[in-house]
Amino acid sequence: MPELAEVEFYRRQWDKASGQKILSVHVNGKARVLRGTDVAALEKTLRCASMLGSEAHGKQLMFRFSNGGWLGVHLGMTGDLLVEPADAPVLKHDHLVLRQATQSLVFRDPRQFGRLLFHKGKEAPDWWQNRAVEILSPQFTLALVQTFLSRHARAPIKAILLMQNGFPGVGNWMADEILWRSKIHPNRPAGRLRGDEVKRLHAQTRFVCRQSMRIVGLKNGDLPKSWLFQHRWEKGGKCPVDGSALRREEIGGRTTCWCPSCQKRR
DNA sequence: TACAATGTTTTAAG
DNA sequence: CCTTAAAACATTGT
Repeated sequence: MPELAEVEFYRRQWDKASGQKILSVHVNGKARVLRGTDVAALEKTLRCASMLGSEAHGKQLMFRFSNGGWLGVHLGMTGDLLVEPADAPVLKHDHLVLRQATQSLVFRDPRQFGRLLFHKGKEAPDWWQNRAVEILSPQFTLALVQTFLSRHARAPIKAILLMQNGFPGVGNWMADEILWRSKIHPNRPAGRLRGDEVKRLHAQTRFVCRQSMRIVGLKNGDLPKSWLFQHRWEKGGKCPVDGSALRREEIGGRTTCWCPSCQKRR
């Protein structure tokens, strides 16, 4: 599920627990999502700690706890952060459950492409430093995008939009939405885009992020029918702009949807 | 059945 | 060392 806006929505779910104490921790240390993390330290530090707050950066989430606990969460393809009743049973794919007086915070991920990281200390851990420029920050400039595209000049633009160090938070559907709005064919080499096309790409990247954060990120609302998102998986889906039959093909390793008349191959 | 799924990470090749 | 492409990862649903 989770791209930029959904990640923010999930952050808010768990952030409801901000300021509340954790009474006990249930963690499945053998779960793949915990590979490479110090599960014992996680368990020991979070028990009886309070959540201080949280942040999202692209698809990365970070929850801060008293006692110097830093919990990193990546939702992968099927990850989910839920607030369940205090006595909710631990289900098959619940890899971490934080019990509180009135609720349980659950990290669930059937496919386990997600990941949990843990760090204890006063300073932010490596994985929460030196992060990419966020798309909605003022530093995400046209020049920054141009530089990034020229560094990956031969790869298809669709693949470039999926790179988290250039476009943090953008995933498969957002990349398609951005290209469709920019009227750029997903298979165009990034370095061959004209100046006006890069300009549109930059503007539409920000537009898609801003709007989806407003609509999906705040209350998990539905995007308008005028978005490609609402048609990309429909059988016989049509372009919301001109009614052309949408095309689907694997580009940059992911199924890609585009409008062949709005997004020309040149 | 076989394939595909809102994502990284690893491996290999150029 | 850098870029790019493909396979791998694990589970579920169509």
